[in-house]
Amino acid sequence: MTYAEAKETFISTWGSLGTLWGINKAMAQIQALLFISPNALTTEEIMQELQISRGNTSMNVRQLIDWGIVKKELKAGERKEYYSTEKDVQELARTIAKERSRREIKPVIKTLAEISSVKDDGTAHTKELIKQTKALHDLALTANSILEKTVDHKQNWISKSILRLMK
Amino acid sequence: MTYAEAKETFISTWGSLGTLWGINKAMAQIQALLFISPNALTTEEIMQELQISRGNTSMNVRQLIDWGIVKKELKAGERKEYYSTEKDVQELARTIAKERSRREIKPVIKTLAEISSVKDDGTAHTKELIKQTKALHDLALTANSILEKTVDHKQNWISKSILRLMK
DNA sequence: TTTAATTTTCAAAAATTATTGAAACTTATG
DNA sequence: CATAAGTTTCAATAATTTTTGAAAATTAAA
Repeated sequence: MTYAEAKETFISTWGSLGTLWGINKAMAQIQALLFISPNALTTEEIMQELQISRGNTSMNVRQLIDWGIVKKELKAGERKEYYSTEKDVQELARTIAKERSRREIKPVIKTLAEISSVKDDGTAHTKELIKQTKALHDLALTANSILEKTVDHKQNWISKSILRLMK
Repeated sequence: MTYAEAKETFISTWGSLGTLWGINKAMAQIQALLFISPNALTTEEIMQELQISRGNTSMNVRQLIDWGIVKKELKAGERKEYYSTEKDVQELARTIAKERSRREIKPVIKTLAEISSVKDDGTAHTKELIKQTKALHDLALTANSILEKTVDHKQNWISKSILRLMK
C-alpha cells in the first residue's frame, strides 16, 4: 500500500464510520485529514484535498470547532486561518464522549425521568411504561456516570486495571 | 402527564435519539413501542400505532430481528406473527454493543491495522500517518476489548465496583 | 479610508435515505 | 388443491440531509 492509498483509505473509512454514527461525512473527513496531517491546514488546502466546496468546508470546520475537536491557528504575518485537530487519541475520545453526553444523553435522561413519573393509573400499559422507562433511566444514569468519570480521569482511562478487573 | 402523552414522548424521543446515532427513526420507534408494550404486537398494531406503512414495518422489524433485539412469537391457533423486544435493559445494551462491535468497530480495526503498516518512506507525512493510525488502532482495540468483556460479563456489567474504582 | 483577502451565510440544487403501496410470494386451512 | 390470510419485496416517490456557489460580511493591510 502506498502512502496515497493509505491516506485515501483512512479518510474514506473515517468518513463512513462517521456516517454510521450520525456524523456527516465531510465533517468526519475533515477531521481525518487534519488528524494525519503533520501541520495545520488552510481552508483552501482542505477543499483541495477533499474536493469539497468552500461553504461546506467552512460550515463543517465550524462544527468541529464547536465540538472542541479542532482549533484555529493564526500564523504571524499571515492573513489566512490554519486549522488543526486534537492529536492525542485519548483526549479526542474524551472530548467526543463529553459532548455526546452533554448534547444527547443528558437531555434523554431528563425526559426519561419525566416520563417514568407519569401517574400510575393501575392499567397494565401504564405499569409497563413506568417499569421500562425507569429501568432505562437507571441504565442511562449509570452509563453516563461512567462516561463522565472516564472523562475526568486524566491518565489512562480505559486502563489496564479496569480491563484486568473485568477479565 | 397522561399515559398517552408519556407514551408519545417516549416513542418520539427514542426515535430522535436513534436518528442522532445513525439508526433509522422507524426502527427505533418500533423498538420503543414494543419496549413499553405489555404484550407482543402484530404488524397491524405496529402500523396503526406508529402510522407507518406495511412495507416499512416489515423491513424495520426484520432489521431489528437481524440485530437480535426483536423476536417473532407464534401463538397457537393464530396465523399472524407477534413481535416482542428484549425487555431487560442490560441485555439490550449488551446486544447492541456486541452488534456494533461486530459490524462497525472490528472492520475499522482491521483497516487501521492495514493502513498503519504502510511502508515508511521517511517523509513527515508518512510518519505522521503511521503514528496517528497506530494510536487510533490501539485505542480501538482497547475500547473494543472492554466492550466485549462487558458483553460477556453476565452479571452487573457497569457494576458498582467499577464505578467505585473510577471515582 | 479604501481595497483586497478571506470567511461566512444561505437559498437553491443535488444526493442520500426513508417510506409507500401494490404485486408477488408464502403458507396454513377448508 | 384452491383459497385466503399474512408477509415480503422493490420500484417509485417523498422526505431529509448535505453540498454548492455566489453574494454578503468581516477583517487586515495599504
